[in-house]
Order: sequence, then C-alpha cells, then structure tokens
Amino acid sequence: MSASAPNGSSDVSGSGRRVSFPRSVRLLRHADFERVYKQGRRHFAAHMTVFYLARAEGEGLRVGFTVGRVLGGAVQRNRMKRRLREAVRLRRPAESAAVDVVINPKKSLLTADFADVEREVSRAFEVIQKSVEKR
RNA sequence: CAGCCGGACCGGACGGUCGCUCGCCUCGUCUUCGGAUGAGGUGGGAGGAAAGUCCGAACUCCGCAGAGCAGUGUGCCGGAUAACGUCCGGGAGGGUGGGUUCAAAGCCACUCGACGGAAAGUGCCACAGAAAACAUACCGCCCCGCAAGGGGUAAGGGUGAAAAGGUGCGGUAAGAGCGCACCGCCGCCGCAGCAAUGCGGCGGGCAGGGCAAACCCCACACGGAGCAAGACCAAAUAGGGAGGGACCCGGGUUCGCCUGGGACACGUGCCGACUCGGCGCGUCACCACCUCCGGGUAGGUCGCUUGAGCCCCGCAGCAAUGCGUGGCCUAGAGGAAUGACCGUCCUGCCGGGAGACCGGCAGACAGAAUUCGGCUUACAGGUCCGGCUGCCAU
RNA sequence: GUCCCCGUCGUCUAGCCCGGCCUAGGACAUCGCCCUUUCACGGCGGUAACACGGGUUCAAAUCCCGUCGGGGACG
Repeated sequence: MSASAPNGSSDVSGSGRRVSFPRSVRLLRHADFERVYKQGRRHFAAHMTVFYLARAEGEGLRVGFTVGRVLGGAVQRNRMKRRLREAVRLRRPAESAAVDVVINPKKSLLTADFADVEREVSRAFEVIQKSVEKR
C-alpha cells in the first residue's frame, strides 16, 4: 500500500505510470467493429462479453464498446460506457500485440462493484494476450 | 404555527488525485505549406424537462406565372407574437355549493371547457314506446249515445337519452298560451361596448328535437421534404466519356470512317545465312496499357453555435408583452466528451444511546446531437410570494 | 437524430371506414362431461380479451385528444 494512494482500492499512482486512454487507441470505425464481430473470437465474463481479433498491421491494443438500446435508457448506457472506459484505462497493458477488442456489457454491469469490473477487464486482457501469442 | 390551493425559483455544497473533450498560449517533430502530431500551461464542459416528437418558426434543398380543385388543420370576441393548435384579457355556456322560493329560474361564490353553422343539403337516432321528426293518440279525462261507436282534449299515467317552453293564477264539459303575471324564446328599435355581447323598450302566444370530435357548409391558414437537409474535398474497386497508342500522301465522306499507295513495327511462311537481309501473307482497333475528364462510395471538412440570446434597472400596459439605458458570451461531440475513486459537510430513514453523539443506508426524474417559441409527460427534497381554513398569543 | 405504422382471449385473427343488433365472433390451445376396454378422432359445455386515462354522444372496441408499449424506414 503506497502512501500516495490512501484509499487503497486501486493503486493508480502506486505503479508510478501515468495511465491514459486517448482516442488513438479507441476503436471508432464501423468497419473495424464489423470485422471483429464477423471474424473475431469471444471471451465471456460475468458482466460482459469480449470480442477480439488480431490485426495484421499496426501495433498495440485498440478497444471499443457496444452498448445497445436493450440495455436501458441513455443514462444507463452512458454509465456503462463510462465505467468500462475507466476500467480499461486503469487496466490497459502498456505493451501488447496488435489486437482489436470490442466489449459488450450486460445489464449487471450497472450495479456491479467497480473493483470486480476492473478485475474482469484485467483478466480478459490476459486471456487475449495468451490466445494471440499462441498463434 | 400547521394544512390546502395557485404562481415563481432551486435541483445537494466544498475540496483532492487520475482521466476525456473543446478553445487559447508557448515549445518541439513531420510537411505535398492546406495542415497533421506530441509535450506543458490556462480556461470552458448537460436539463427543467436535454424526454415524447404533439404544434409553430428560422435555416437548407427541390418545385413553382396566377388562380382554383383536392387534402390537412384551426374555429366566441379582442389583444400579444416572427409564428402557433401557444399565451393574456373579456364574453356567452356547463358543473358544484350557498341563498330566495311551494318548487325552479333569475342572484352570489368557486370551478371547468375544441365555444362557427342544424331555416343549404344528405345521413343516423338501437331497445322500449301509440308515436322519434311526417307529427300522432296506448292507458286516460270530458261530451253525445241503451250499446256498438262518434267527437273533443293533451292536464295526468306509462316508455325513453330525448315526446311541440317552465311555474302559478284564471278559465273550461274536460282541457289547451285559450287568457294573464314572472322567467325562457323569436323579431324590431334604442343605449353601452372596438367586438363577442349585455341592458332597456315595443311587438309576437311560440315558429320549434339531437348528433357536425357523422358526411358536409362557411371563414381563415398551409407547396414538398427535412441538418441522415445541404455544400465542398475525395482513396481502393467496378463502371462511363475523351484522347494517346494508330505514321505519311491522294481520293471520297453521313466527320463515325471507307478506299488506294508507301514507310515503320509485330507475328508467321519460304530462301540465303555471321549478329542479319530479301520476298510473300496477316494485323480484327475489341481487350489490355497510358493520360485526362465527369459522376460518386468509404472517409474527411463545413453547416455548428452570437441568437426572435441571457441578466439588472426604468418606462408603457389590467396582463400576455413591448420599448430603452447598461452589462455578459454561456457545451459543441460525432461508435458520440461532461467521468472514476476518495474526504468533509447538508437532508431523510433505520439501529444503538439518558444525552452530546456513533454506525449503516439512501439523495429524485433523467443525458445535449441544427437552433429557437410553446404544449404534454416524469420528478426525491427544498426556498420565496399571494389567497383560504384551523389553532395559539396579543 | 428525423419520419411512419400498429396495439382485441394464452396465440393468430374478425368487428373499427359508416357508433347501438357486442353480454365482442371464429380457429388453435386449455378445462370438464359424453362416446371408447383405453388413447386418438368426434360431439356438448365452460374459462378467457377491446393497452391506459380523459373528452364528444342518450350510448364508444369503433369518433377526437393525450400517455404507455411494440415494430419499421432513412447514412
């Protein structure tokens, strides 16, 4: 437990690394989403489903979110996206293979503990790294 | 002080760490000089409904001589407004309560409301009832008659949502606006009012059902689509057009080409043969290739936030609202930013405690997407103003 | 974001335009009885709906307005 992180729930500043999540590592284009959905593999978790696909060119991890209308009103959907984005920001690996990832949340994400969400995202990234390196 | 009603307003507060997005400043890198990108600093970053998309506009494109038809909408009067189905004021009307009265209406208070036309026409009015819009007479009542029946009547009964005005007195064989009084209705006149309409007078015994949120008639308004509008830049792939490739000369031409000769190139046959030369034959102008042009998808840029704008004060107006002085700049994303975690405090509930207090939980409805004016719907809690009622004190 | 359409038994539907005969009809499903040794088939009977709230009308599933829910089109 670092002295600069008195809350202790997430040692953000304990690692010493500034964690950010700029737009350049987001998945933003419709065509990218379609490709991941059609050709990608899936990883299931309690509060979300993660689609991922290795990219041929470029480097690093890119992440996008899909939150459909069935998951609730605009307030609920925005909350899911914001919590997911925050979790990805905190748990995003510094170095990674070239992979595109799409996360589909489930309704339970709205009420889940944020620590659980962080843990799930972190675990999903580990699984994806192993799966991609095996090829 | 409490409760109810109406109106206006707020929509947890402060701080820390990390992040997202937009603007500005400084410094780098790349550059096709348009810009792209990175770091640091600094400032801004959801709502009263942002919602539903129910009306009205601005704006953009398309269409258009003018008018009409069709269609849609609105519908008492006056005003406000850029406009409206909105808002303000007023007027008829309905409902509830009070009071007068034998009873009711007229009267008073509160409240509601899509409120033009039913003597332009068409249609419908189930069941019940004699009769449902042409008027009629079931039980009755009265008169004549021994009776059968005939005549008068519409007060009473009955049916119905609705049955040729209501109440009272007179009148009559019984009755009836048959006569009278009051109220209602129709017409005319006068006065008040911009008008809707109201008030008064005179005349008429009374013409006539309801439904137009049924078709419809009248008056008024409206061209259609919508920022995914629209404008600009524009990859890959496919496809369109023009030119080159396809040289020179002569002739013809419908200007697309056709024809004769020659040169070059390519392919091929034969002959000679040293890399080559000579002769003959063929070469469809399709495809492919190159250059340019136009449409246009992905993608990008603009539209994109200074506007019928907000705040304070004053003036005009009963008000909606308008005018004037001064001040302010207040989100602009685009698979879509406005968040995550924590601390202190505030409000409410629960538990513990004699109490100060301690612990836990909760803090609504809900998220900008071109922009405004309205309407409707959802909403914890709180503040202010006005009115009414109750209680306490003076 | 913009623009449209639709809500009737558990399911699919008729009735709505032009209001009353609607106590809302039919089919499948379901329940009970009969038939049969039993099941099936068949017959008889029952349960069961106008999305919600206002308004117009004597009277509303139907006409008008507003909510709520569902579905679709447009790059």
